[in-house]
Amino acid sequence: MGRQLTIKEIAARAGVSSGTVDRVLHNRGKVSPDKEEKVRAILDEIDFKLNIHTSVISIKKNYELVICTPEYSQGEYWGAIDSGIKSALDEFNDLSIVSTHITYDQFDANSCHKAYAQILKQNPDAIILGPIFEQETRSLCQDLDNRGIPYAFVDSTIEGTNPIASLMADQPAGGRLICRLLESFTGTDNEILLCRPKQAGSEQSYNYSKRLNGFYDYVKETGRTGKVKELFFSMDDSEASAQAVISVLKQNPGIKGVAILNSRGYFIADILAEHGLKDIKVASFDLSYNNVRCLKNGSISVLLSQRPMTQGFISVRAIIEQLIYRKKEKTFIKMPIDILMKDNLPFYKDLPL
Amino acid sequence: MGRQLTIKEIAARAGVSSGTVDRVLHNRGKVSPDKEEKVRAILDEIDFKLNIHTSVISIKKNYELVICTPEYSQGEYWGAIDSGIKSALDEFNDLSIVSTHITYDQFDANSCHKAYAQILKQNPDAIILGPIFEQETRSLCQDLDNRGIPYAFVDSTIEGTNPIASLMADQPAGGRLICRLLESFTGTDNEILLCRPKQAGSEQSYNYSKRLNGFYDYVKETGRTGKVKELFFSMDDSEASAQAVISVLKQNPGIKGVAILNSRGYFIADILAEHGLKDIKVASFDLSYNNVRCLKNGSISVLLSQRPMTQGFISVRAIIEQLIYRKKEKTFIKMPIDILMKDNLPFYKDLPL
DNA sequence: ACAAAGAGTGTGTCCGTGCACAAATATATG
DNA sequence: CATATATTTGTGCACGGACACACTCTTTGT
Repeated sequence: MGRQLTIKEIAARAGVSSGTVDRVLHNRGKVSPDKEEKVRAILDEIDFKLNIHTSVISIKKNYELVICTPEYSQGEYWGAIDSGIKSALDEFNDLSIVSTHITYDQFDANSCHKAYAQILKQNPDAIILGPIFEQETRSLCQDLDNRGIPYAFVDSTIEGTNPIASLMADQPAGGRLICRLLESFTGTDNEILLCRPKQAGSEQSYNYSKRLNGFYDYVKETGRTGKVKELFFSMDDSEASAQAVISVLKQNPGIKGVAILNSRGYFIADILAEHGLKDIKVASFDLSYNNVRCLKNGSISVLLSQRPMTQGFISVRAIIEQLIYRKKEKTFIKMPIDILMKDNLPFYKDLPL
Repeated sequence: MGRQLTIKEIAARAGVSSGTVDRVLHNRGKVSPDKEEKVRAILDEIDFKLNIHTSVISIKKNYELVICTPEYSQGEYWGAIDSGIKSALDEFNDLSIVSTHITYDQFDANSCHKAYAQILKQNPDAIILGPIFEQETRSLCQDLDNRGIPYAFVDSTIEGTNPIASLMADQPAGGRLICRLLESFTGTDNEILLCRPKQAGSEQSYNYSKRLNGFYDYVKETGRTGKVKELFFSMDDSEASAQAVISVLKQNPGIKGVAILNSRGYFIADILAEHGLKDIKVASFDLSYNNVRCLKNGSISVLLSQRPMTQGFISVRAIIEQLIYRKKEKTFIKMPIDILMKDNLPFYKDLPL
């Protein structure tokens, strides 16, 4: 290993003062080309890294961080992301980062538009985005790029943008996996029912459609003999949905498994439980409060989770590394997709670390 | 939030000097009872935490850390734990911690004894233990307790010791889970074959026996109709083992699933693959190189993993928190048991964070 | 009674970086 | 050429905690 050179030592080697090295390091300008080159040469040669700890204690600036995600209730997906963010901010609390949380309605593009306008007005030092609307987000990112404000994505990423970090699960893989699981549970010959939510936003969501692709890719590739039947349901009218589900199942006794490719599995599971259909396996996404309840009582067999808390945590860390430690590498991580069943559920606190 | 108070501010409030606060914080003694109480009162009131960064800068001591685990080859369980440890040490490299790795033969109590003697001789500041032998470890821990040297367990914990941290998976839950998975895959009526290794150490290992308990607990509780058949195999004689496995399966065509409760699933999976028994589901533990190969080629259906890398990482962090930041809380974490299938495998880098 | 030892307390320096400000040098202007 | 104005460069203090050391006040031993 060997100790790192300090800024002063580098300054000595380059025949300049520590202030000049500092200016080069932080691109503050006001350095003559020849001296800058000398310093850069040494920096490259020794692969200099700032001492994180000393940097932190001497930084005077207050950083403003804006987090912008869809609205959420307690115990839901976005809430978990948020608590990961909070926990990271807590860990880095010596840094005097002020964070603001702006939320928007994930079913209303206009509310997203407003939220983004608010961000631009606030002009923060960095932003964590949970994006739903492609157009709006792309446009926002354009502005941010122009202003040189770094931003990170959680949950999903919008193409044609330049985030400094992106934390998301591979959604097609999730779709494939849920199909593989249900098939494993029910046998390759039996039918699977795919319950698709009618609600406006969910179906158009980028994540949902990717999962759907993955699901059907798996079906195609494996050439499974059992068919996949689709049923659209609306959460607004539980009565009608319940009737629809039950009638499909009665008419198709070959259906042994049900997939719900978003976090609404509990809605279907409750219907099945109410009608005593215990042998039908239900698989869905996310450890929301209701889904967990159903997994515990057995009405859901398996849940897939994409480590929302870890996503939040890492996004903050990436921002800080970029902002404070001037790290250049970007953080693009495909989160693991965790498979949750009754027995391993209790241990998934989704540790931020 | 609001900023943390500094030591000097606390000193001012308590009407003492910063030195006195420092002595209280680090239990260095030489503080009169009345002043100590005053300081402690304030500390409790404001939930004081040391500023990590400043601490790191000003600490002069060199810490010696010993890691003691069973020997391992590349790409195996203990290797993953070790790389988690390395990655944590890397992250805290400003702390000048010198680490030594001592290994022992997990099938030879005497080699473990020697390793432990070596530890005591080296008299380090902290130890991370991957324990296999109960007696030896308990005795070591006794000595360490007497000397006041903190130690942390990874992989499993020995009863009757006082570690400052313990990172392990809930083994019974793992046993239950593997049984539930196989049952889900093969149906509750079909038989399951439990392949048990004959090798001396494995069977006695604490983890193994706990998994076995969990496995049979699940069988009992669910009252599954399909039987569980046991077969002992030896890795030393592949020919004989292969013959034994195949003959059992021929004689019991009702067997649709095979469980191996340690990391040797690939051994059985390879035998099945060689004999074209593709429809039998194999489930095992750990993301060792060979198991991953089998999961990819389909000869293993599912693997359970206990985040070895994370275990290693957190153990170091816990030690550092104890040693440097004088944190008092102990870190007892039951690691999540990850379920790995072909589709989610690629994303399990087992990020240390 | 006086020295020595010990307990309790405060002071000051160091760590490496950030940043404001002073100093030095270069360039422009009349 | 002198002076004003940029531009570049150097200097010094602050950040917050660790720890060595010095200082004061008691206690103990002779």
